[in-house]
Amino acid sequence: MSHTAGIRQTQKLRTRQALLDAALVLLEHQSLSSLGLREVTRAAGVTPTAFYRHFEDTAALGVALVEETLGSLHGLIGAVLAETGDSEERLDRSVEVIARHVGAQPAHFRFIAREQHGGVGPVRAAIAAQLLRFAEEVAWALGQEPEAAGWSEEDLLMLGGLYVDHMVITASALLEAGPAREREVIRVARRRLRLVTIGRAHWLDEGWTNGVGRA
Amino acid sequence: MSHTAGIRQTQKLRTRQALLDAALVLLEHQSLSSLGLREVTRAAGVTPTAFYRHFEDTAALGVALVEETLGSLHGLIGAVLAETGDSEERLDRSVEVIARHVGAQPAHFRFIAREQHGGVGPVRAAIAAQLLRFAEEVAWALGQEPEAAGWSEEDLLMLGGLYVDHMVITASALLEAGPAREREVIRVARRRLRLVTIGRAHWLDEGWTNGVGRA
DNA sequence: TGTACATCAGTGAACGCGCGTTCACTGATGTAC
DNA sequence: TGTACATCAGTGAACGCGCGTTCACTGATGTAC
Repeated sequence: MSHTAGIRQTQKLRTRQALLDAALVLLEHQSLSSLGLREVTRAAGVTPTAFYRHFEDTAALGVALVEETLGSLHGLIGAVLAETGDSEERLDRSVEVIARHVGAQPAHFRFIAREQHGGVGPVRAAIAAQLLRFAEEVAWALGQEPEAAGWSEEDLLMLGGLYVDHMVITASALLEAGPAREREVIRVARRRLRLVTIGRAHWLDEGWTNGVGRA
Repeated sequence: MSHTAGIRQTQKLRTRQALLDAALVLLEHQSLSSLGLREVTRAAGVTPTAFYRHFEDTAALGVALVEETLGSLHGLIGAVLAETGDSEERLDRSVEVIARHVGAQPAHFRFIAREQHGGVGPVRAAIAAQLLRFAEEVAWALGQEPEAAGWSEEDLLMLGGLYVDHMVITASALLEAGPAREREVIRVARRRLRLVTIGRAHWLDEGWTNGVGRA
């Protein structure tokens, strides 16, 4: 009658999480399309057949991992960009937020970077959908700023996408570099963001928005 | 005595190329780490054991594919950027050059996009090395332009890397979009490049190059 | 509260299959004289 | 040019192994009365 957990459901969720955690560890050194179902269950401490109680196949597990990694992040970058302070402060802070998240859950972000263009269609689609949502959220946050006056929806989304792609590249670069070269990577990432921000400040000066392709 | 081909060597190269071609086709729908040696030899029309006459394993074949895809492209983007014309013309042309190459050998570029962050270390390293060379070449080409006066080596390389990463993202987006949405992808790619170019034009106005981190 | 039955997460055995790698081989190509 | 031997790209059989998936099952949890 009550909808509290129930021992059975609690334990089922625990096993599901064990599968996700085990998979994530294994995926640090391989990609999803070569991840074996038996490999995952072995690492999670259950029999191979138990896997099917939770996921249809490893692709479905991958989609669940995408949700786990990116699902909780929505609004986060938007919130940073909506803070007070000048452009430079806000973008420095957004790079820090990325670096902190990547540092806190490196395996999750390695997975996203790896599978964004990986060999498993449904996972690629899930990542693309999440990143598009981020781009839209960033575009909306940017649209609230006074600097965005006169910007078209399309251009705000273009800019949002640019920031999101930059975030993913930065996350991937941080993971590839390791702790030793982290500062260097962050330094270059900040400069790239600054260049984009400067471009943004002078975008309307040039009249590009009324360029080729519009009647 | 003469170092002309020789029937044996010619045939060996032919088989090697058959293996590379077969692998590339198979890699359109999977990633390298799940590519089987037997799968490749079957598609190439040779026995599994013949594979070892050409590559130690599939990772080595992957490295050879990186070389085949990117090795011949050096100097190309640099040449486009070194052409006469204003900034807008040159960057429009560079986007066209990318789109043409991606359209001409889509499987090669899908492979690069997929394995750039993929699960096979040596292949990741080979791609990173090639892309760094491109970034350096672009940086050098940009450094030749009058607009580059006052730019540090470091900032030119940062900008070169930004252009190269953008190229890879654009190539990947073109492949994901398919012919139907190609024009749309190109349109957004051009706008992103314009934003970067505008940022570049005003970079020195802001004094970023003497910012935090330098004594 | 107690009992009798239903549910269902996880088990363990079994299957057929394709994998990567080894090995001794064949026969066309290359070379020395 | 002709012969005798060396090289080596590709063959084909064989191996042990781990894979994904099926199936009937067990026993703790949940539910109806």
